[in-house]
Amino acid sequence: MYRIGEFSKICRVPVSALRYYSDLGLLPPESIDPESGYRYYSAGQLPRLNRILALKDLGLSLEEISAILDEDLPAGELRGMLRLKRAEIGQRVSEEQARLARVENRLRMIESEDRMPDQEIVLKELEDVPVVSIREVLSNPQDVGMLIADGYSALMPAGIMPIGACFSIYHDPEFDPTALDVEIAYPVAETVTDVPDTPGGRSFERRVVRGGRAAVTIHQGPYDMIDQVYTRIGKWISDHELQIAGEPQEAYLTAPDDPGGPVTEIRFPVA
Amino acid sequence: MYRIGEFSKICRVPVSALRYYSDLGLLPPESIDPESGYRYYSAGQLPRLNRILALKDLGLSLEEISAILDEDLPAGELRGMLRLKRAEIGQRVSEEQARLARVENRLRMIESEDRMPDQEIVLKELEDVPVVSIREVLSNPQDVGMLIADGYSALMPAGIMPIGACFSIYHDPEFDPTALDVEIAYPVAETVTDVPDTPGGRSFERRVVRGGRAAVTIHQGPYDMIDQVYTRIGKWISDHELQIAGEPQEAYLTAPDDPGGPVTEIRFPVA
DNA sequence: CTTGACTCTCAAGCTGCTGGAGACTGCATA
DNA sequence: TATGCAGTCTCCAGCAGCTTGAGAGTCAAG
Repeated sequence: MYRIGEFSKICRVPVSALRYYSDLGLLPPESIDPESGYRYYSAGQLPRLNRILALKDLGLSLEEISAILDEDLPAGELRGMLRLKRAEIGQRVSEEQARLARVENRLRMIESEDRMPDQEIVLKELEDVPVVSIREVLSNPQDVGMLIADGYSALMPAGIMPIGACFSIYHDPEFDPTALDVEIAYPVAETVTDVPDTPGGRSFERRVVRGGRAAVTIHQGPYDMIDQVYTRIGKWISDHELQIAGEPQEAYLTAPDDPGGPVTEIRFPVA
Repeated sequence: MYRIGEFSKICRVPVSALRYYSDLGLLPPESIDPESGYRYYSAGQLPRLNRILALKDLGLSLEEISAILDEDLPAGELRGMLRLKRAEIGQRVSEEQARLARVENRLRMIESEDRMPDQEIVLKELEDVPVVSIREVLSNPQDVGMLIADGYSALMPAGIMPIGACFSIYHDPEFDPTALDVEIAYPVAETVTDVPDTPGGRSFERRVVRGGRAAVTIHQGPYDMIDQVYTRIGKWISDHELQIAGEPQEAYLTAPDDPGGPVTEIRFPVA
């Protein structure tokens, strides 16, 4: 019979861990002196301990290990557990590989530019958004602002309050400033159905903008620099081995008179 | 100015996380109503939040991110940090890949045998062990027990108390039962220097057995089945794409009269 | 009998949140 | 004006697998 310290040396498992396993009932000592409370272990417990370590190495939790060792699980259930683990670990591997790629990317950027970028691009999961929207082909990109205002001035008097920032969707595969096919979308409650026409005579469509994975970034400042953002985001997407999977959106997050200047979120659905 | 819930919707970060970042000082709200305690955020804070998310995606801790964002770290230090991260993640990737391989291995084993093995083999890190040892070529493997006893009966009267279980080292590249080159090692304190000869006239050597990574397993039961353990451990090592990197050791963990029967630990240095 | 190494039992800490309890606040409706 | 009710606030606990530390008791040797 060994005291916990000697046993710890033999099995090369820290004393604190042995005590923890003992508390969990995962590896109870062979005997405990009722007077001193000293734990006594025997060499015969080493196989069990090794089984614990091996299963832990497979990524199983101590609780799962407990179940396996003490409840004498049927082989089928064990197989199921391991298959689950396999999937889980496979997932983690690819996540970590992606993370590694991101870090290396960032390192290259730092080496070449000697600093971090000002705007960051991040992957986010977008939800489906019920909206009312107007779509039009504009001959002048500057008219987008007017179109937005038009929409608001039709919705407000009709008692329809957008429940989130309005955003535009650019339907052109290529950006064409002389014929800009743009849709302005106002998020609304699902209950909204009847929508008036705009003062300009345009009619709203009621639809749901589908969500999903998107590369997202924030542009802060004057609007005319925004094409640089598109360039950067395009590069980012190809760098990360993703593909554009939908039309880009721009969400206008500030009121027109915001003292901090305009803030725009650019979203690129990807897959 | 947005309340926390609206801001949370915009940036798609849970309210609880925003509150946490606020408490850490990582993303303090633009203002806090002193009466109600309500946090108010502005769209201008989104770039900072995105930076936080992007850095978190690289695997940096919130504390590190804090330092990067607020202390305006020089690019050099940043590079260092990222290189460290890269190494760390690379390590994790290969660990997880190894784990995946282990799980798949185990799954194959279960499919073919329909149960878990009785003895587990685990990788452990051995420490350097100062020992006194005797080495001899035996014509009969059975004589190992005698050799061990011989050693003890020379050490004890000399006042030298081994501080751990004695173990044997098998120096044969191939197991040859008619000429077994075996060394019996008794772990001793570093202060021990002078060692007597054995009753049989053999002389001890004072040396340090080098540690390192080893595949380790426990054999419980009669000694004559031990060759199976060697077979299994050899297969395990090649299965795990490791290589034998030293002579195998056997540690005798029970006293000869232990009621639980003998327990032996078999160790194979690997790399 | 003392010393020093070991052991015991609690409790807290790590990381990045999440979830819940109990109390307020703010806006909209009856 | 009262009343909801959704949103917000501040704690506090929990996760997983230990590790660390405090304060107290135990064991073997000198």
